[in-house]
Amino acid sequence: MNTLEGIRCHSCSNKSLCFFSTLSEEESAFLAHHKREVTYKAGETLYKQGTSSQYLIFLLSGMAKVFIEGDDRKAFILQLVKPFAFLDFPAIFDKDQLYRSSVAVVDSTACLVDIDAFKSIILSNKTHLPNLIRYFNQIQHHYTSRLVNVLYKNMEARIADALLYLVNEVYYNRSFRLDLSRKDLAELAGMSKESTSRILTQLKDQEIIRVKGKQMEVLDKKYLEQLSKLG
Amino acid sequence: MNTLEGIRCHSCSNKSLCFFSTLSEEESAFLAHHKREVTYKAGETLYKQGTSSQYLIFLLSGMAKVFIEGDDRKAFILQLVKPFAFLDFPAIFDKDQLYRSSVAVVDSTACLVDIDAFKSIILSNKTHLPNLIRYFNQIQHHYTSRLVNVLYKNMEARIADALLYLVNEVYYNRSFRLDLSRKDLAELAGMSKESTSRILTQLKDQEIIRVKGKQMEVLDKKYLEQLSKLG
DNA sequence: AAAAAAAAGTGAGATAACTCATTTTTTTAC
DNA sequence: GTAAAAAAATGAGTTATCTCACTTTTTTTT
Repeated sequence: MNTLEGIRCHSCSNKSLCFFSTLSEEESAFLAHHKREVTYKAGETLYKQGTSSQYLIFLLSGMAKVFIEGDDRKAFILQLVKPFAFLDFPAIFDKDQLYRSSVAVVDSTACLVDIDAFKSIILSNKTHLPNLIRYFNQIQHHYTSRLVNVLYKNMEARIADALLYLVNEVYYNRSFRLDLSRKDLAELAGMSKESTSRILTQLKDQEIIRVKGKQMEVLDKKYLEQLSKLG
Repeated sequence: MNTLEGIRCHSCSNKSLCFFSTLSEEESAFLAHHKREVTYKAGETLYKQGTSSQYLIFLLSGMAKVFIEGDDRKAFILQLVKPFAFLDFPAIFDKDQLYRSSVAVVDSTACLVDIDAFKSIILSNKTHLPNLIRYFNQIQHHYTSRLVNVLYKNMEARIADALLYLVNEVYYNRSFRLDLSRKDLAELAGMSKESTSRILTQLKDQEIIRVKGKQMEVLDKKYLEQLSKLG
């Protein structure tokens, strides 16, 4: 969901910066002078809600969570970002403000792109515009489905959705080593960590999922999809 | 929140189409050939979630609600749109899909702009891009605050937020005739209509608001702001 | 203007999810 | 490899909000 189809570039895995598939030679060269590569340890903050940033962060390795912080330590995870994609955009034409926080879930590396350089490229080359607007639309759609999730679905359905999200859009596999803590998983499902535990054991007892610490496997994906719909 | 600062044009009230303040003479003339004006009665659907639309709807008079429909008649109002602003955008570079529904709250008139015409303008003139991106950022921010609202706030705070939204961003006045039904107000606050009624009478008894049918007045705005923060 | 229909308000009981306390398991540190 | 610390799981009791049934008020229709 959070990958920018067409905006990513496969050579990014080779660490040469290149985030628009439509990026020209000159643009690549231009950006090369306005980027720097940075490493983050698990738990480190990339963006902090309420501040601003002069960089766009393009993830090269690892994983980051994008979340909103409420008062008293409450948080809600909006999305998990994996390479090769941009992290949650600062409001680039509105003082570069950040309305959401981002933290590395595992050790990660990222490419920091100067916002002014980015602006000059999207303003000078219209071929990037469709991808950009498509990205904003996807995010908007994702956020509204997250809203429906917490508003109308019960705990079972919310956990089902969280698991399906991990399988379909994060690990691309029914079996995965969860990099998130149970608290993170709870914040992804929008509920308490205790309730998350309870639902997980319940699903385990029903043999819908197999859980062994961080290692997880979805045995009955159809059932989870049912849960998601009915709840 | 949902007005497009700089994208609206005061002559719109004169029914000449003009949605970018930066729109050139030629662009205006071009758009004039790709728009039509339509009237909607209260309750009529402008956009239907799950379909697509080849038009952007620019509101000229009246008011519309943008909402997500859950199953069994449940709904959640994301925003109220007033003139002169665009209604919730279809995914213009993604098959023009609609992920949210819109319905006229009162009798309204709108200008329907052909998406292809709109596209050709934003692709040919880069001066519109900042406004467009600013708009998407505002919406994103609005949606995340709506999320925080329903996730972390209690009923009092949610009603307080709804009332403050009406005062600050819809009617621009502490005293207003509410065009929404109590059910709509409930869907704006993300709770049941019964609970909405109860909180309203409670606030009335505390003399925080004055309610007489559709007519409402916020007497103690500070208190509502307190409620919003603490809840 | 009266009757009918719809919307709004109220009360009581039900329930989903949370919180707090405790135990068990896993991870980290020495 | 053992001890300490942190994370996860479990249980019991609490609570915020919803649902359903009923009453009152407002709006619409004739």
